[in-house]
Amino acid sequence: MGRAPCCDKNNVKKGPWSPEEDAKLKEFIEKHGTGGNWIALPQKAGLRRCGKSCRLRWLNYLRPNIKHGEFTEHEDRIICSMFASIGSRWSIIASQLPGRTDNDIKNYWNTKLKKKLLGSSAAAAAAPPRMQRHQQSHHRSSLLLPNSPSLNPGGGYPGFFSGAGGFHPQEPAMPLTLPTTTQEFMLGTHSGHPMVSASALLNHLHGASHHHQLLVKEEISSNMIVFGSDQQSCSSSDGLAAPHSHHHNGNREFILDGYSYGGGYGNSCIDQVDNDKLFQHHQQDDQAQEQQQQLVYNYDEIKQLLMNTSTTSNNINAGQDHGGSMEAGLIGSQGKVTMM
DNA sequence: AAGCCAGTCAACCGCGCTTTT
DNA sequence: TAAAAGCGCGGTTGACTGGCT
Repeated sequence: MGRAPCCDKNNVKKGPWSPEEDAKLKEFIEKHGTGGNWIALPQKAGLRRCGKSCRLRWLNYLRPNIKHGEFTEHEDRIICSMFASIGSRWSIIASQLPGRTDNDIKNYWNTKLKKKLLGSSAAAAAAPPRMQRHQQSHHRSSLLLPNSPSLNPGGGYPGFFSGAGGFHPQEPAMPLTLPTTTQEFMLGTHSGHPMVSASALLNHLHGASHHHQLLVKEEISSNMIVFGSDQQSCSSSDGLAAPHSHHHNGNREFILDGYSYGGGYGNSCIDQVDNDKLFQHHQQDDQAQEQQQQLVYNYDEIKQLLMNTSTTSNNINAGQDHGGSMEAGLIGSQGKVTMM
């Protein structure tokens, strides 16, 4: 079945935004909000623009607290390590970089960071793991497990996911059901399975709600980046959530290269109730928390990943078809996971 | 000065998912 | 329950810019 266009293509302006249009949009949203309806917004605001275009302009450029300009070294590292963990899930990555948008990060990665990592000579050969459209649907809704053949096809990313935990490659592919609570999921207390991994958690949280950002606890020693799970905040991709969020986020621990990412960021936008619940859960189960599996990423190995990517992207696709794949798919948002 | 080229980034497109009717 | 509407995402495109010849 075809899909109706979101707006009358003939009656909307395309291309770069003028300062006047920016001002109109900004003023309207600051006065009235989006009204929960981007499609109707341009008409109300007196703009001859597609609703999607307005949304994008607001999220990527006009909304408060947007950070433009150079990425810092530790932002680089966050991007790299998360890319290694979850691939090109830019919105999730953006959620860890306050003030940065997914579009920004995507552009930065494609134009600079990739080359920075690889060196100009190797850059041309490098490409992030990519899938064709029909495969993306699997990718997006999947729990990409660190030791999954999908990410490590035939040892394609050797030693990359060298965490002590996560799914063990030898484990048989089997259906598993997500625990009913995030806590159970995080702590791996459900069904006796090991902690599903940071990337799985990312998928779970992101899939469950865009307002529930991944929980990240990082411990850094030299170049090692450790993803665990601890905390939650909100996606910076959510243009409306960020400016209005001032919740205390003291539970957050996010340390990278000596920089501590505490509750200082203004866009931590966890619902306070959820946050309290979460904190309570942590208190209740410190012991289980200690058992959290962690993934260890070697920064240098990210380069290796990129070097291998161009030769493994085909294998990534192929790997999904193999029996025994450790890739788990998150089915809808019902919390049920089956191994694909 | 003019043309070419590569890099950058804002914006568009189309798809899947979720929500509403 | 199905269809429609809307949202959000990642991939891609194209305009712009600066450097080089």
